[in-house]
Amino acid sequence: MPSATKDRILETTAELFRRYGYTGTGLKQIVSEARAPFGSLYHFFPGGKAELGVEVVRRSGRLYLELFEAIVDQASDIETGVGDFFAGAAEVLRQTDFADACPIATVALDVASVNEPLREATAEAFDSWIDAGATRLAAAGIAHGEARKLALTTIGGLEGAFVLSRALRSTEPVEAAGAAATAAIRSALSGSASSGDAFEPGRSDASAPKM
Amino acid sequence: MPSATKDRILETTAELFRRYGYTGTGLKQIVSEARAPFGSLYHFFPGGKAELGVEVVRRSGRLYLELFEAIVDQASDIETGVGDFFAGAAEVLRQTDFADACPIATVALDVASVNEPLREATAEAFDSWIDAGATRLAAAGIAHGEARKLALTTIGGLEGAFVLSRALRSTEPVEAAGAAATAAIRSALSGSASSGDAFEPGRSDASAPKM
DNA sequence: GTCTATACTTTGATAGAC
DNA sequence: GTCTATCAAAGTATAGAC
Repeated sequence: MPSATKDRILETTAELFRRYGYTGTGLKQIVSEARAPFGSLYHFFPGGKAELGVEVVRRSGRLYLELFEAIVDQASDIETGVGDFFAGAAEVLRQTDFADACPIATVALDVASVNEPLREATAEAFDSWIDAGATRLAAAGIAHGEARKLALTTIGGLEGAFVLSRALRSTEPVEAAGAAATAAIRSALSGSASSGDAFEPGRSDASAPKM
Repeated sequence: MPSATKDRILETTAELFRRYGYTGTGLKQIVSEARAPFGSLYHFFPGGKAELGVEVVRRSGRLYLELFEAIVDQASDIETGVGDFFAGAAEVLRQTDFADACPIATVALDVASVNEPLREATAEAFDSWIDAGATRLAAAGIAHGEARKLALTTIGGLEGAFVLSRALRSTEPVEAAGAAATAAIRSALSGSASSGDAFEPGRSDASAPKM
């Protein structure tokens, strides 16, 4: 049985990381906002802030991966799925008044050179996203090497757009990145043999691998 | 006459921001590494850390803008200039063992929701880069709206690639982003009227605007 | 296992001698 | 303008009652 207190700590820590980053988030702030006693934090995370941070990064990595897969699998094809994902990101930015970014990116950027376990956790999260994206792009008919590059630039484009959008307080960067990503995917799909479309007209969302 | 102490403080602060971000960099760490007395910091920056941070962001914004312009103006055309810029970024990452990212991005990501003057400084820096890029792309013959979108996605792609490259400890994301950016520029140039190349064969680097 | 109180360190910032 | 000493607050972490 999962502890409610532990879950609350993980969840609010993830939220705080999105806004203030790893170093900008204090443990007192976490237990206060999670309405958890201070001792519980060290009970569930004996390794202190670093261990909590690693678990939050892993959890967020898993969550956003599932969100990406859910959105893409629900869309008619990978191109519109990616477009939907970017549109959703822009909507979240608007709703949070540009406060919430990606918790993995904030951690990666201000702690990667100083805490190796945390850096590895962010690398594993990003790797899982890159693999998932590349797998789906390859399944849509794009050559493996090209599919990986496309996944890399799409995810990198989203993360960079988050940085710009937060600074500029505008969704324009995220929207431009989404348009660029879908255009690149479309171009790669038209360049490759369009076997999938021609052979199986009605199977657009049944071909995605489950994880 | 510019103060050597003040310059040393600004320079080392910029370096520390690249590695540890704004919140991760301490004032004592700054004066220690800059070999400056603690009192001098508050002498030159009465507003404390926030004022120092704003000046560092402005300074870095100016410096990288000049670097971008120098590289692009030295290249035969905008596409190879952008490619050279990304290649240089990858080289710096390799040389610093993936420790140094963009000081503007680190500040933007962990302080944008908490310190409005600093957020504005990062926005102005990014805006200056976007304008410079869009201006040059438009000068190469790309329509203004498209030129701005291209500049946005190119800069966003670079910033996001920095995040991924730092986390993964690999230059692959930066290289992929560079390839994607140059490909997008090439595509936009071939789509537009190629007036420049046809009319004036020998003026490839004299046409760039000076700032 | 839950929770409080506290220890210890570091932070940003200030005062004042030189 | 330079430098040291020191402040109050916040940081992470621990001890121990319940």
